[in-house]
Amino acid sequence: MTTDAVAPAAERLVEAAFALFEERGYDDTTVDDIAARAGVGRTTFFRHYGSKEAVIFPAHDGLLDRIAARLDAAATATIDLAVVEAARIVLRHYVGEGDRARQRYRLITSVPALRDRELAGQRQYQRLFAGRLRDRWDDADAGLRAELVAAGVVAAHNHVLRGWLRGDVTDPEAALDHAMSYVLAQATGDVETTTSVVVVQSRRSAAEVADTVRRALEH
Amino acid sequence: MTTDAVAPAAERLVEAAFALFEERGYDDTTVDDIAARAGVGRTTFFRHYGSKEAVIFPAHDGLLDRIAARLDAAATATIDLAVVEAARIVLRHYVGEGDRARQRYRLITSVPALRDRELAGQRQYQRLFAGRLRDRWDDADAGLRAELVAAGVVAAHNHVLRGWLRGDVTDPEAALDHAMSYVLAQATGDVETTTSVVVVQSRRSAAEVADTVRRALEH
DNA sequence: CGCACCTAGGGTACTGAGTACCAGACGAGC
DNA sequence: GCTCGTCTGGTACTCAGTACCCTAGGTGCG
Repeated sequence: MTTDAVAPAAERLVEAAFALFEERGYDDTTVDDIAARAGVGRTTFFRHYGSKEAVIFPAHDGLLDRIAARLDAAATATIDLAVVEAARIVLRHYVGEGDRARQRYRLITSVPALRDRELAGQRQYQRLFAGRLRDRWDDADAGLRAELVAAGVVAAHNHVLRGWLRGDVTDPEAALDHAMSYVLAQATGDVETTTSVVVVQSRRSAAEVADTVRRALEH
Repeated sequence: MTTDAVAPAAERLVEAAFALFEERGYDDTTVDDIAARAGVGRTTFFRHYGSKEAVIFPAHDGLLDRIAARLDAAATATIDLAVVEAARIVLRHYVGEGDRARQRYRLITSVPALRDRELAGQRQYQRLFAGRLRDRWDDADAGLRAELVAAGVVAAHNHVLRGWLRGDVTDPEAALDHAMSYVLAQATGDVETTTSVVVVQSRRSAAEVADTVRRALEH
């Protein structure tokens, strides 16, 4: 009924919020200010975003749904890889946001309330990861291992994302692969690993055997 | 000047808060209610605790200081073990609280605002761990590895603490040792490990070689 | 002794986030 | 035309958190 000429109210509120937070600072901006600049009423703000903090964050619900679907589609044996792919979905989302993500990062690093809020959002992903991993594993320490891997995946993702946001990382997906290699090594459970020495008898010389093994390992 | 007969105001406020939160629920308890039951003014509440949430949490500052001291005292080579010991300090603190810790756990699991607050507290420990680990390490991935280990230590600690709070774990320190073994395995960097196949020539039969190797491995 | 200073508490008034409730505008469908 | 659902605006309220000023007690010092 009002001027929908430019963009829907929800988007205009986000634009207004980012602009005002950057101009005047988070604490010196009221929800009234945001609503006024967006050309809507205060009520409309709270209808779209549950709190003043929420307006600068992406809609986690959609991402969480996509990730849950990805995890459910994974085979039990590759659930750890699926979790990594889920983290990649999140990373791609942030990278796809571009400047908006960088703007949010600047705000988060300077406003404690927003930092707390971001953490609360991340916990949802971590919980989802841990839950699905625990469901697929069935050893005695499944719960513990699931939580460790979930924490690792989130930490690795954050490390890479922060690097990209700061401009230190130019290829975030490659950096994610590298970071996740540490986490996956833990996930595959090298902890209780046993090493066996296999002895076989052959007429070939040591050099011949070494060559054969090397070729076999190299395919 | 007022009735200091029983306990100092700060403690009375904590008692009042826990009691009221349990009786009426967190949302249906106002700061005025808490102050009134503690027999102090509202101003006094905010003088001691920065927010309504803060009143049920332990003073992290003291713990963080002790932990920082413990970490600074550690040798570079054993910094990862020192982080584990730091986590043990925190665990002991909570276990030492006894029922109070269980009361808090009940509140945290049911009140989102308190959950967020707890997470914000944990981040401080995780940041401290990651920072000290990063300082002591100097390889290319030091920052990443430090964050992964810090996240793992916190996750392991939380897993054990939750188990104890729920009554599933009776010996939390032993459980911590066990959980930390997973984290430390990652910290010691098994990641870039290479496996070599050693081929040697011998006149002995496969059975003899296997026996010899087995005896050597068993000392 | 008197004075300055510090600490712990109390009271009042204000801002602003978040909630509840009601009312109007619009489009779709019957 | 009428109704239903959806989006919106406005008003009034609660309550957390802040700012400011006040009082009572204890302590050190000249």
